[in-house]
Amino acid sequence: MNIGQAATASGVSAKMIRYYESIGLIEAPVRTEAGYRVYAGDDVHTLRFVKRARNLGFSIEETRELLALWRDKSRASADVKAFALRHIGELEARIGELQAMVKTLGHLAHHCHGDGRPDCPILEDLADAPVRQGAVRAGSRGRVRHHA
Amino acid sequence: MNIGQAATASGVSAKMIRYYESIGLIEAPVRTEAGYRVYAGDDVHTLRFVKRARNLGFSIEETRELLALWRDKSRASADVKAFALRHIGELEARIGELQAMVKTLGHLAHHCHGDGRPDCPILEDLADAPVRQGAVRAGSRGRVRHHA
DNA sequence: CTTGACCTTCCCATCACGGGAAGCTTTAGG
DNA sequence: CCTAAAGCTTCCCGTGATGGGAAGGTCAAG
Repeated sequence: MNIGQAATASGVSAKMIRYYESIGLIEAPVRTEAGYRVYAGDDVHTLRFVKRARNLGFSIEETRELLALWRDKSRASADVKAFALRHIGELEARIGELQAMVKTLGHLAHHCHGDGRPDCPILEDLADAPVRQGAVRAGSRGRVRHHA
Repeated sequence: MNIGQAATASGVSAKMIRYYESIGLIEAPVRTEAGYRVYAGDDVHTLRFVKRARNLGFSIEETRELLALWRDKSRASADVKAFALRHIGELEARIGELQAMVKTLGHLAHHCHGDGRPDCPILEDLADAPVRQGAVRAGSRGRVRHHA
């Protein structure tokens, strides 16, 4: 199985498979004499695992830990659960930040006439509101993309 | 007013002020003979506007548009409102994606014993669940960071 | 006159990819 | 058998919005 087939079978692009190999997330497969990567069913299985972890918002590093837990047949399920719950907490924190933005912006939009006149509390607020001190804009970890 | 004072007064780091200038988001200020940037009160005002727009999850490019709307005294408030509502829609879409992750992961975690035994439906599902086709992982636009 | 705080530009790293070039290999068709 | 296309290889660049830091100039206080 060449990289193209593995990509189709796993849903991970060939580009990403090579990338995951380069950062040591997945193992380097055997090669043909010509240098082509050759994948087995197990490799596709691993790639699907990675893809699903990414879809759940786990970063590459977190996915690496999940893979280690997966391969460690003797780990306690409590460890995995704690990991998952911590991640849920992070996701919820980001949701909270986004909801705060929606709330503020919704508030402003609500007070905007939305007609042909130029007065607009949205821009006025952006221009004049006090600078909030510890304003939070969340990290990139576990972030989410379109067109997966 | 040097860049350091402008940074303190606006809450935008000196590094970012130079960056915003380099991409044409803000205008290049006058310089002293020695090459130091000199800012006026209006510049700080603009920087605060930018910071607040960013805090509300607007990307740099969206912030550029907001600045143009702000400076255009004759624009209709309806234009601004539509812009804000569209952005709210995008934020809500991202919230929805994150909530879907939380839901799935919460489901899995709920079914995990979380004890000393190794069986764990979380990892089992990651390993065996079917590959979802159009899985969505959201874009980087308007993303949010920690430690603002 | 020195020290240290501030400023300047420039380059590098992040994170998780995608695009594309240049060049080799394999496969299918005539 | 030869050719064209598809597929593979590596390598480099760009993304968005920052932070870090080096190397060097400037300014104000002691």
